[in-house]
Amino acid sequence: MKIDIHKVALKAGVSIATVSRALNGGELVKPKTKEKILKIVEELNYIPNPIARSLSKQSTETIGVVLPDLVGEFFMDFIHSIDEEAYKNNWHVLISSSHSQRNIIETLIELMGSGRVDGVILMAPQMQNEVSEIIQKSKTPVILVNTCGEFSKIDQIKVDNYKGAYEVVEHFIKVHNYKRIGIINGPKGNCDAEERFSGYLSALKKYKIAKDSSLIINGNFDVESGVIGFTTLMNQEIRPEAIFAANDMMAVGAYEAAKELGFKIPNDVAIAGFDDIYLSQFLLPRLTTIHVPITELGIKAVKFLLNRITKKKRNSEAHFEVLPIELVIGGSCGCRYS
Amino acid sequence: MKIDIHKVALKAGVSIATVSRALNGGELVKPKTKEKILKIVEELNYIPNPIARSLSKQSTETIGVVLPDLVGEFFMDFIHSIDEEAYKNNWHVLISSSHSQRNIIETLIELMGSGRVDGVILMAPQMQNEVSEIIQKSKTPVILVNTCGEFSKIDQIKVDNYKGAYEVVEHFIKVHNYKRIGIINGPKGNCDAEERFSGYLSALKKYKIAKDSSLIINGNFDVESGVIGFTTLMNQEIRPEAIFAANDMMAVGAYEAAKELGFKIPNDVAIAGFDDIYLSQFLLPRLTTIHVPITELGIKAVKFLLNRITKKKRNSEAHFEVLPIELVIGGSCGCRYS
DNA sequence: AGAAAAAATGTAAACGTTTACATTCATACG
DNA sequence: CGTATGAATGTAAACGTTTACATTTTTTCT
Repeated sequence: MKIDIHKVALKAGVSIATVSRALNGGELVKPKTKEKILKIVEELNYIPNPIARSLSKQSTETIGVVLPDLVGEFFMDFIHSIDEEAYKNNWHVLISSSHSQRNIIETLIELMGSGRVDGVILMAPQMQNEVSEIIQKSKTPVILVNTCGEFSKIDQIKVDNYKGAYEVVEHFIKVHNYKRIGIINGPKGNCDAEERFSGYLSALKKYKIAKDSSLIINGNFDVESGVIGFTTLMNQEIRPEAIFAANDMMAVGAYEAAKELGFKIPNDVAIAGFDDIYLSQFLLPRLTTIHVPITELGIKAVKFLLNRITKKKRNSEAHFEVLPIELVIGGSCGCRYS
Repeated sequence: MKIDIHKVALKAGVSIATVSRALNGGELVKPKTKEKILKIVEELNYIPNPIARSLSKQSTETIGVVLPDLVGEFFMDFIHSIDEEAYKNNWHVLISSSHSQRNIIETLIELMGSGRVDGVILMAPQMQNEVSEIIQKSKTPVILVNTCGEFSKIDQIKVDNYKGAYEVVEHFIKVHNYKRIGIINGPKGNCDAEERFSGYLSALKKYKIAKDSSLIINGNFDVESGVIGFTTLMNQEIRPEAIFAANDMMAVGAYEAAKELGFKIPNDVAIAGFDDIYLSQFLLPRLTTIHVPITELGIKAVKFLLNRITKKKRNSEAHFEVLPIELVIGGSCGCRYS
């Protein structure tokens, strides 16, 4: 037999209102009564029905996370950290993924309008501009993660792609004195990719190295394009001394291509990546890369979202934050590493 | 202004009951009225409040997925397929992960008792027996994924670990005539690991190869233990001709160790893995491994769970299914591969 | 002790649906 | 044309909470 608040109230000899109060914050309920109620709650193993609660409070205590169609392994860590932080606040996490049946925008719209969540976390490095309008129109708060551009009305948090790329290239130049530095880019239109490319260009400029378009290759963040990018670069007349792969997956591709073609890293060519995925620490030589604070990204996304939702901060100005990254030195850049 | 069913009813000049009926199945509502209502629904952009609906129908139309603490990249695909299948049935997916704050059993219990989901998918290869009792006691249906043992009352679906391992080893023996075949095991107590080990042993036995404990190494499914396992095996007086890593991550570790120690795969030693992770297709040589139908696993888990929940099949006998795997031949076993 | 103030509790109305049952309306039949 | 029948719709009671407001109980003060 399902037990509800009435059963508890009956057994405790009080009204349901008192039971409710005893359980929530316990504002103005006599300590003794409260104690008694809590004991009975324990005894009956009563768990308030969250659905009824949601209906009454007009709040689901659930946040939605939109999953892109294709996601890297890091996304799992992202979700994990989101859920852990939500849990700490007694909130829950509903996921909604885009797939063959619906694209990411449709997913977002459905989720926001569904009434099942009070806020949404959207990681969408390939975000189109139309999305920002959609979000502005909706009353459901959204926090953007790793998106390009800055929107006055929408909370946003991201990783410092620009600085990361800049630091990698600067390291190549300042520490190793490389001049011919190639890059394997991420996909066109991808925000992370574009910012990283921009960091690459800035570093070159800063150190007065002319941009050489034969050293700039398009990739799309997967292993295969790393293979192709590396091969293309190394088949040229004048080879690069170093290659910056805009993410670690492509760097892995570069490693494989190097093996295939008989090049030694870093002696024949130096490599660096971006993301610091799990695997990169095991590559030989250990990959020099940029560590991305993915856990922090998830935690902060939840924090800001909850702030926006609960603190009646609904109209305060948008929060914008760029998380710092960290250069991780391995052996692939030419440094000694043990 | 939030619009609800009353507004729609008012504008359509009917009662809310009729609106509700027009929207759900539309049993016995005059075609003309229905049409009119639907038009107004469209016009006002009315979306029924799912919370109220849940309360009234006593069903959340949401399934819960328990995330283990540490998960491989394949878990992302698993979730994706779950969500896609759920979506096709107009259901939703709530995730709940175990982490530093609570272990997997607590997570499961909380989720089942929470009233936020109508059923739960639990992938727990390291499941303790106590879990099955907990599940039996609860009225929330649960489907176990990749767990060991067979429980008469609980739906279960898994991958054919035994056969996969058997096929790998059989391939080593029959095609390549290897006799000394080592294995790097997964963690103790892990169901996948134990079944794979068991398949390994059976194949040896079938082909009358004596079990040699110096060829059996303990690992724990991560890259590092692959490195260690490989190193240990190859540092022995008499080296193995082939090594079966119980998952691809450890196989990757083996590749790295081979590189470090100067062994060529497959000439000096053959390697095979299990899982067919994204990366394995890019390894050089391509890793010979067992493909696990992770998407199918997710889809079927949802299907059976929904069946159990909705079809009043609540007490029909438990569904038990083992999904077939597929041997993927790469170059690492000694086969030619291009 | 009695009045006023404060604290504790109770009552009942939300929250937005679904659905059993009651009622009205249309149709066909004698 | 009235009536029986079935189809279409309406009414109101769930579903299980929270919470504004009303009421009762306790405390404090003179």
